[in-house]
Amino acid sequence: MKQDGATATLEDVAREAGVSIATVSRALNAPDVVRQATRERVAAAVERTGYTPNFAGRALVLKRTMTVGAVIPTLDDAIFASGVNSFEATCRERGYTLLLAFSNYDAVAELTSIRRMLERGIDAMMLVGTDHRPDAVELLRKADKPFVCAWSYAPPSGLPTVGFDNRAAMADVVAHLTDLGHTDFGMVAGVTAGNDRARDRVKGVRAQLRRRGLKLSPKALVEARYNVDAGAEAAHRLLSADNPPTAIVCGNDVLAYGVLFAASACGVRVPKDLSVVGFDDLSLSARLPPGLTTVRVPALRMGEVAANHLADLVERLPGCNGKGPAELPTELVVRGSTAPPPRR
Amino acid sequence: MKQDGATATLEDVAREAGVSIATVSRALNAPDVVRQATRERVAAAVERTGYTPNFAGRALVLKRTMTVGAVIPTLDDAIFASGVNSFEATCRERGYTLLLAFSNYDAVAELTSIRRMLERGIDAMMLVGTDHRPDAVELLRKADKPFVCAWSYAPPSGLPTVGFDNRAAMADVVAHLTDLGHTDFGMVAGVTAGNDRARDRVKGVRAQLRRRGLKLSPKALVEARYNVDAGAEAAHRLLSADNPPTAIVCGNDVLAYGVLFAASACGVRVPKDLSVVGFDDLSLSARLPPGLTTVRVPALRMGEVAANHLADLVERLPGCNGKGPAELPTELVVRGSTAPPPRR
DNA sequence: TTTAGAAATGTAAGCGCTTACATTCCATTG
DNA sequence: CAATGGAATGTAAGCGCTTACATTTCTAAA
Repeated sequence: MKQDGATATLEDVAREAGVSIATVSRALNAPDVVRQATRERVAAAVERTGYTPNFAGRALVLKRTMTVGAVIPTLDDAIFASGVNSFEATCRERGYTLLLAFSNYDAVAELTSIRRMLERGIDAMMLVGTDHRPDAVELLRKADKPFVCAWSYAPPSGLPTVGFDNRAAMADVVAHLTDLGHTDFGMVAGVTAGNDRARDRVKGVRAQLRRRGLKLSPKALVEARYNVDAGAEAAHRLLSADNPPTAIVCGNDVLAYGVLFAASACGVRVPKDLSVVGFDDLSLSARLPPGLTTVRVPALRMGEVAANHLADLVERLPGCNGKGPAELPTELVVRGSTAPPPRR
Repeated sequence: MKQDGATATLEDVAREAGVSIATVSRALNAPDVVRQATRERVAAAVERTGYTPNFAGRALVLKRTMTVGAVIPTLDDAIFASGVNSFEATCRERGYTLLLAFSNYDAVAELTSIRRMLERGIDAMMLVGTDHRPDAVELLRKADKPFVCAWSYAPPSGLPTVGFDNRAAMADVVAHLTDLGHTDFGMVAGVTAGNDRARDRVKGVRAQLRRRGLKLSPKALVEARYNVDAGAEAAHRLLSADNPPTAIVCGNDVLAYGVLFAASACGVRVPKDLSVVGFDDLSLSARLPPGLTTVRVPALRMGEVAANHLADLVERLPGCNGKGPAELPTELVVRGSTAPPPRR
């Protein structure tokens, strides 16, 4: 038994078991090369001393820490929360521990956190989206640490992305609305600066409208921070225009909630007078009357895929190197908030 | 300049600057003891080599890693998300990096994560609530790592808690409702097993009712997992009883949303026929018609306080030892979902 | 100029661990 | 029973860093 505070080391266990520290190390990490009897003695000694491996010591020689880093914009957005939840779960399953930091959509803060995590010796790292400072990516590459950019699928970026095609998903949304007969569109987008996903969603809307011979007039596009109030305010702006849209496409569900509330506050009925579409399919969206039509996003699956991919890379599992970006499917979920436009 | 992969070490910098590694170390960690000229030469060498400190090496001798751990139930609950957000922000400010894991309300999973983090050499740790395996607490104590239990203020537990008084907050809720004239109460509580906060909220309701000569009948208390659907289902159960309550108190806002939706689905008008109260004051609660009366919880502040407290402890700042548990105030926010009961 | 003392720097040990290589043990086989 | 070779174990170096202590350098008073 070791005295207070001071945790037992390999040496303590070795003494206790009457073997060398090398044998203890082997008994613990490569049990098959030590004789059964010795293994048992070591196990007993570990038990008695309350030995716990010290990862700093191990990391120093192995150059592996069994930790992976993730820096995400914020947890205020529920969709990141669920992605991180499953990312951590998968990391844990594979023996890795998660180092987490938030950037608040600030690329410099992100860079700082990446640097810090690299100093801490992370084995791999997950980022969100493709908008990063070039030096951040360079840092990761120089340190030779595997990384993935989640929440986007964007091979042209040259980055290893794991996610979904935001443009295509938005194109689906617009197609759904034009099929219903809508021609006057409004969009409440997230802040696009430094956010490729928000930008891609706008692009997706624009592209699909163009395909149908329509367009988004400059005034019909409002950017809003990702919260209910901003969504509501943006909606008020759109709805008080001379030619208010009959359909409003939103950058995410939370913005759509704001639009829904604003509409009801203005006496605009959804979906009768106005169709509203969100993005993410948060759990509330199905329940919130009249049920929000939205894009379901595989956040859980994505966290899982990202974590497994990174672990494979770290462990140099065969066949994981060729595996570049991975695309995950989205799904348009049609609910009560979309309907044909009112006839005029 | 160092070759690929291999990151520069103190020795590389030392050679480059023409000094000993001890001097480099000092120039970096205790600049005031090295001569200005040397300091500059070292700085230049650091720049040229792209040196980055290796925390494993440092941790080995310092026994400090500048990382703190947190294990929380889940991120699906928005209130944890915002607490973690601010906890991380404060940790980062003070130079610490966050190691995060989820327990999914499973005390054994929590224990495993704590052990893992201890192996990784965390300097301190944040837990949620006071329900923990005794061996988890013992582990932390033996390792002599400071820790706090957030989201609860419970000195009797003997644990260092940082949070609010869940019972008192719920008593306020009930007082508000009895003042309005309610006598028939229902409660949709969170799952109480292994969750002291959920239990305390029930206790708070019971205690205050007792004070007013009322009680919660066994059937009027329904436990539900923390999600909208479970809340809605529980509400259906309560509302279809022989004597439906005129007021339903919920374990958190998400459950309250479920109750609100269920009520509207049953044609029960809120607040005319039924008063509903939540807990947490999520951002949506103010906007969701008719506006949810709820308890505002200082999640951001709590994360901040917890992080600062831990950092103080780790750095042995004077006066931080006596500072035991910290209580943070809650506030009852009255909105449109509560009103006097219908006269019968 | 000499020299004492302070300031700056260097030397070397050691934090806990893994692992290449050396040594010892043991079960076979001739 | 000795020789032999593989299996088990031990020895020791070294991962990158901090720091006590030794040494050198500088400053300034005698």
